[in-house]
Amino acid sequence: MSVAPAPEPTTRAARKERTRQTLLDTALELSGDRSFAGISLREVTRQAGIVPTAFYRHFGSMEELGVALAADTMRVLRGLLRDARRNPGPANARDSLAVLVREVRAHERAFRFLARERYGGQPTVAHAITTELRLLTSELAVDLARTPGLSDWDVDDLEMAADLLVTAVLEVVLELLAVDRPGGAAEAEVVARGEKQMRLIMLGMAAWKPRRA
Amino acid sequence: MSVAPAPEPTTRAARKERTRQTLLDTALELSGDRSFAGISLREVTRQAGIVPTAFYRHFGSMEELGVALAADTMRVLRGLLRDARRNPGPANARDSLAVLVREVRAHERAFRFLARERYGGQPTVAHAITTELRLLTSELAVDLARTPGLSDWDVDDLEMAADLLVTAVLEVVLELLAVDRPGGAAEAEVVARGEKQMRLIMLGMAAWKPRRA
DNA sequence: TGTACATCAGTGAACGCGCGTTCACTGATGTAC
DNA sequence: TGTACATCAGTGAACGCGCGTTCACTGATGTAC
Repeated sequence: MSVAPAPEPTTRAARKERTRQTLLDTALELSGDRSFAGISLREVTRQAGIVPTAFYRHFGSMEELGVALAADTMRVLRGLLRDARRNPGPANARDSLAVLVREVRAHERAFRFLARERYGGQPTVAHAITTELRLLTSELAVDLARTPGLSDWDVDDLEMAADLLVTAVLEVVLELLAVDRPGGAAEAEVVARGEKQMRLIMLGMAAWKPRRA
Repeated sequence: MSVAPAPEPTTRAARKERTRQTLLDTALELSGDRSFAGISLREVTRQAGIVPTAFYRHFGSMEELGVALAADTMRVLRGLLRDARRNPGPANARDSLAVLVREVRAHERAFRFLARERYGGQPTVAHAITTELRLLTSELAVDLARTPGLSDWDVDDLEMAADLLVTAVLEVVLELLAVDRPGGAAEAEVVARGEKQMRLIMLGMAAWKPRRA
């Protein structure tokens, strides 16, 4: 009974913002099966329920919408990382991967967009994503520096290890997106392999000699 | 004087094959700045110097050409791996990465195509690439099984380690492609980091306990 | 070797379609007095 | 509060363009005799 009916925004500005969000959501949804470059302006507006010409009230071009979408989805990713850092962190590979799977499933469209456009997208979009990922790696390196066993590592080695971890985790994410049936056997296999890879990297880090001989 | 002038093929079949190759080459070249989905049939034929309708003498659709291109570029990749396997193998991370850099530079367009279409491409193309990569990982796992220290690993663990190695190497390749000036400082940095990552993974493998406790 | 016919890679005109973008417009919302 | 005017998100017709695909064709190459 008390399921709130979509509250109709009252002011003109609020309605405009709602339409803008609808355009972004629609574009993200349509990116599910194709690359962003394969989506037409008319298609987005059709799906969003406005006339093609009204598009220009919100974005100057599809490319502009693409950049906005990259920024939006990266904000999601950064939010996840911030949460992971705030909480004590499971420290256990199995638990952190379980968290990862949940987050990937909750933001599947966003992750899919990032995977697609990271290499295949328009240069501006791809560049935005690459820059954000580099930042993410640096932040992980800072976290690693605080870890007890790694206090005497130099900065380059910390970056190197962080980069490898991010690469490996990203690969797991991409494989999760390729799994047909979430929660099925294929997913469990991907997670199990990812878990082992994390452990293998940790073992390597434990054996690493921080300073050259 | 003796620079061989392009030898005009004599038979009809040979000329047809040459045109087919021109279409593939042209499509690969045009994929340099855009995703494959962004290339039109008319554009390819225009650049290749034939009339649009003649395209259908060689491929049923652009998608069919895309799949053929994926197979072609993967053949290149498999060739590299086969060579690497035939030769004794440097066993040394630094030397194998030097080889990798040389090969990536020699087949830059092919690697770029694979990177773009692996996630961003038409499902058929992306699927072909994924399948080939999985095959490549399996072959590496077989090679690893023959390595002295790893003889008592079980199959799953070998696959897991091979997968991690392939992922890490692929990441280095992608970063090499993103480097603006080949041979410059940025490239050296990417290679140095990749080299360390290889060593880290090897250390992890050396410390790995093949059978559960 | 010469001739008559078959094959088929490439041609060129034509089509209908969805595209991005322009333009003048409408009518509800917002603002000034 | 009421009125007169300004703003502006969204409308709808129209445009020129490149697209994929069809079709009947041409003329060099290939083949059978």
